[in-house]
Amino acid sequence: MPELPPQYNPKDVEEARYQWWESQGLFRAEPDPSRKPYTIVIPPPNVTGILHMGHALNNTIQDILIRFKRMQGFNALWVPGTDHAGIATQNVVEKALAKEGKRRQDLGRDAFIKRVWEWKEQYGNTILYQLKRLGSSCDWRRTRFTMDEGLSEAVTEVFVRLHEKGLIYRGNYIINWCPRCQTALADEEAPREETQGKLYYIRYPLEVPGSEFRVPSSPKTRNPKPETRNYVEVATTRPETMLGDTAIAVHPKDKRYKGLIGKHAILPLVNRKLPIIADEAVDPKFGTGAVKVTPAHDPVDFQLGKKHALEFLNVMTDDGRMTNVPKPYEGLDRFDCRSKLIVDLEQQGFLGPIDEHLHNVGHCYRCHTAIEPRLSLQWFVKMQPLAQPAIKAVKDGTITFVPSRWTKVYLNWMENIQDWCISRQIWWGHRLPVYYCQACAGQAGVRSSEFGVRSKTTPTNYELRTMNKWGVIVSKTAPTKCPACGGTDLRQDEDVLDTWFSSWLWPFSTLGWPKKTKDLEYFYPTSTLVTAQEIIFFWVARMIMAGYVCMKQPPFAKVYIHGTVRDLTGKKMSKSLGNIIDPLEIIDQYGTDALRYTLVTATAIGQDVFLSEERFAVGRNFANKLWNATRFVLSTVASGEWRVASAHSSLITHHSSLTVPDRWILSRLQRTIIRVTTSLDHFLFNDAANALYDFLWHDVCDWYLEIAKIQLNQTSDVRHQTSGVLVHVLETSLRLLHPIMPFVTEELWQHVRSVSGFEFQVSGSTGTRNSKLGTRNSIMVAEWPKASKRMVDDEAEALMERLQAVVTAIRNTRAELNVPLGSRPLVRLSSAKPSVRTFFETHRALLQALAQTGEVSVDATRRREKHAAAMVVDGIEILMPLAGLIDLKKEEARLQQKIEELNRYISQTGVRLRDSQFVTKAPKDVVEDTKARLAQAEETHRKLSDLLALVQSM
RNA sequence: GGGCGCAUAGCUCAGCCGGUUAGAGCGCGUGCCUCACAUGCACGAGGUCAGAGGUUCAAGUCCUCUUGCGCCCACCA
Repeated sequence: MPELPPQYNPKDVEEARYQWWESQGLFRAEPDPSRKPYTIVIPPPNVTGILHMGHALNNTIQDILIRFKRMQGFNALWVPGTDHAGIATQNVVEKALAKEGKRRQDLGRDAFIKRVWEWKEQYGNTILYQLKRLGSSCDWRRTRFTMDEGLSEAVTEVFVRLHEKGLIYRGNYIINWCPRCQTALADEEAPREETQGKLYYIRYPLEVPGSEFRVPSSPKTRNPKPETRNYVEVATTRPETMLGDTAIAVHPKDKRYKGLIGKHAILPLVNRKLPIIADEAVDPKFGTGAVKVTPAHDPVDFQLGKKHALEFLNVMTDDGRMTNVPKPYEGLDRFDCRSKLIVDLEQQGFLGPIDEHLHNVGHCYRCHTAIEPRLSLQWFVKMQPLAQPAIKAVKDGTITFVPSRWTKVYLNWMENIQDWCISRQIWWGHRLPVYYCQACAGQAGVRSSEFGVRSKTTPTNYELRTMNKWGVIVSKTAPTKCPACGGTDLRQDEDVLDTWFSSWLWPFSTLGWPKKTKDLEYFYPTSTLVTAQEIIFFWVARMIMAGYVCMKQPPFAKVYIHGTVRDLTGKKMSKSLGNIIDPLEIIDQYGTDALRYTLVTATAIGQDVFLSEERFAVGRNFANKLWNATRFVLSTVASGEWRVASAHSSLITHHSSLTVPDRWILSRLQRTIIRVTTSLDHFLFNDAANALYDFLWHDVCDWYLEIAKIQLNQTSDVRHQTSGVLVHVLETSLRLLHPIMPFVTEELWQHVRSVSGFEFQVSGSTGTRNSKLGTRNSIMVAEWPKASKRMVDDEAEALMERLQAVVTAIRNTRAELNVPLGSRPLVRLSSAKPSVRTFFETHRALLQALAQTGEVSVDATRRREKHAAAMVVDGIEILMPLAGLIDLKKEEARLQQKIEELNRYISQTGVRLRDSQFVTKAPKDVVEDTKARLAQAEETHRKLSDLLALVQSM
């Protein structure tokens, strides 16, 4: 092995190490009944995805778990893959097409799909390569894609099964429609955003039987007296929907409108008669207490429409233009129509006041366009029956959320679950396995014919049987003729399925389902799901439901929900906000291990992660520190001079012959092993990382390495033992740190191994494992450290604490009195306790070296000696005669000068603070700040005075 | 309108079952290129643990309320 350079350069290590791991087959897992499986399926990133910090955090956590479990001897499998991400991917390809001046319709469906596949082949694996740079130890041979043949088969299978169970239906419902993407969206895909809008008051004249309606007499008066009122005023945020109004509703108990119920109003500009109905759903306190009812364009109105058998009038096209409306508005964009309507209403005296109105409007989660609630014929999954076992599983603890607070969120959603709209009017995705027989009936036929049609009939769910009668065929394979009439003119439904309809099957579809595979049998149910809170509903809940439907078993036992990555101002990191920190740039600059370490320390269990770029330097520095500690340790174990083989066991058997610092660091190591193991068991990743940082940096490097330098100059027995302890502590620590910082630990471990001649244990080293892996030479498969109770040593820890306290006290005095580095002050320790005296007598050399002192004397009682710095630590008196070591006159003068400066400052500031002008006129924080500074100055003054007295007494 | 989370050092955050003197990193001050590391070493300054009440021998930690910030869900047009 070549010598290690004085600085760790991740670039020299990472790529080569990763390739080596992969070439050694270390990421692979195969069913093996002799071992327990530990399985994670990756939350499949979108094929369009590029790695962001959220991915980095998510995958770092998964990799830590996988590496940890693998070292513990589990047969650890991490299944990777990507999601076809219907709308997102289609958008990307459409954008590329747009650059060529084409639309997808110009290509036609088949050519367009071909184009998407080409795009996928070219760019779709980008994110997977990026995951490799994170060090992810996935079994890449098993990479899956939600549009793979096998996974598509799973999708069809589950659609048909659910259909057979009567859980899939087609129906007219109000859905979220994105006029830009021109597709239906599930509720979760249309998050609401607070939007500043306007509330328009519009006056609908009352119908007077037998005569023309009257124009309102006092349109500009806000509250005309009831007796003069000849119209009903309604409020709306979307005036354009008035063209689809088919009623006006009021609360049945609302006295203001009592007389109007059952009468009619006239729709302004259109002159359609609207019945005035009464319904509890109307809130008398909002607006005017009267509401226009547009059953085809609003979810509440839709319910009213069904209940009161109103007309359903669709007045918008797929791309958000007006249709089936009077001429001046026909074909207008919905927002242009809104403007025109306002002008026209105003001119004709129908417009009341306009208020500013803050409300929540749904937006397309892909393109951010305001969604349009719209009546539409779509496919749905009945969710309530599916939810039952999924609710039970979480309630009875079969599946647990970490942190547990998400349980409530999950249950709350599941218990109020709505049916899932699964059809999407896009081209990229799994086409519905639904075929229509043209001969049987046209009713259930082509979607576009549904729109803009005035229908007197209340929409109903097309029940399964009815659908079949109408020639709707649901089939895994394309039928050649209609089972009902034998007709051969069959057309497959144009729609594709929601992206999540394939990803909800991910935990078992990736393992081979619907085929009964060995993988499925062995690795399912998976162990842990690691994901973000945003997709609890989209994905986690649905996977649980799918698990029970398809496998009769939960998909996983534990769900770890990590936080959201935010910037320092608390904003979510997103491209549009421009506050992204690119993980790949961080890797280039600081290294993968630094990225992983910092991400993990930043995330307390399930808490959001606030990041700034500087934090990654901490991780880099830690890797470098470890690198240099290893360089030092290896330099002490000169190759060939001696072998510290089987040091593990010899350290235990010879424990009593070790020095106190040896016993101390070994004891600290045991505690670290315990803490890291339990922390990882409980998803306390930051705790594990911090424990290792503290131990390695502060215990090992700051103290033990310095002590080792002294011990290595002592007898050959001590030298031998010290080397053994150093190698043991380092090698064990590397293994503990490996899941978090895989690259640097592997690199160093290889060096430690080759130089020291250690034969390290490999986990599950009972033969089968080794022959399967064909290797036993990677830290990846080294055994996870086990704590030895015999090495936990309270006595040594207490003694070392005392030694450290004394050393620190001496260093403190040296620093405060500016004792030059070369000066070696005498130290007189005194303690009444014989055991303490014995300890310091035997560790004199350590004290001298660590605190840079001269002679150390240990007495039972304090010596009478002048000119001494004195302090008491832990019952031990420490005297340091400093005469001759520092220039007393110079020091005295320096102190006196500083004290005078402080005197001036204190008196001036004191006067200033007593000045009422200052106190009343200066800003409050300035006054507070001045007070604080004064207090600080006084404190320093006291200290310097004490020092001066000390110096003067010498 | 429901639900959840967070308020601890100048900044970003730890602090698990309530238990001695509340920690870390960054930043700041002082002194050091000491033969593993200046991506470093030593020492130091800096905290009424948001506010109020309660439980307890004991509260940063548990309970209640208040204030401020953030997030999720929800059909007030």
